[in-house]
Amino acid sequence: MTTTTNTEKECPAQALLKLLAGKWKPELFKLAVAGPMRFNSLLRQINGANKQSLSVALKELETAGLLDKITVSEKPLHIEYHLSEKGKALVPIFQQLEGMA
Amino acid sequence: MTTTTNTEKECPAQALLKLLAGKWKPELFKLAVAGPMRFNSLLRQINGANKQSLSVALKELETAGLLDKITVSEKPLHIEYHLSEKGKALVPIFQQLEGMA
DNA sequence: ACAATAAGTCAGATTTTTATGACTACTACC
DNA sequence: GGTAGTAGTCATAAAAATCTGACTTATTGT
Repeated sequence: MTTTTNTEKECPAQALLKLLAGKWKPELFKLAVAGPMRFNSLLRQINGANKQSLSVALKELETAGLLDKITVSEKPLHIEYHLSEKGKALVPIFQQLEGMA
Repeated sequence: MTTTTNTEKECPAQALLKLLAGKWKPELFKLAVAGPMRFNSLLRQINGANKQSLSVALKELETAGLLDKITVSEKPLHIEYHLSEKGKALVPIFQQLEGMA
């Protein structure tokens, strides 16, 4: 079938948009741009955020390859979330959106 | 008062992202880029869409200034939704997102 | 040993979004 | 007058996203 590509074609941007628009996501993204993040710190600094949602949001961003979850084996032994290369590639898009809003 | 890096201010991109990520929004946007749209046509061509959601989506996109709602007084007397200038400015951003997904 | 910090998970409650079906109002056609 | 098309609204229902508070596991501090 050449013409019938598919009946349920979805915008490629759809999934990405949905991922980025979720609660706390832009916030997390912005903070990630500024530097590595840690779970309990985020919980304290993001006013109104709750564990569950942050946990889910971080996991989704990680799964999407925008954040890297890194276990730092040094002294306090903790976990850091870093912006990945793919995540960095998204920065200019965010900037354009901001400039537009 | 300890380092209360209060993040009360929201990302400017947040609202715009949320607006664009809603159900049927990317779909509507894509169709709007292709040409003027009409309500009942959309209902028929967008598989699975329902009046209410389409109505709300169109209204939100219009309120955000991305679509213009135009009453065509000519013969069949109908309403058309056109991509506005602001909406057109968003096209390259969508393209970048698509290229990234 | 006991308490605190870090990074979560889990079940259930609440809120927000999206979907359904019935109904309205206006125009046009036969 | 009856039927169909266009463009919706409204109340309600179902589904999805988000929040709450209790609980967990492992590490570190006193």
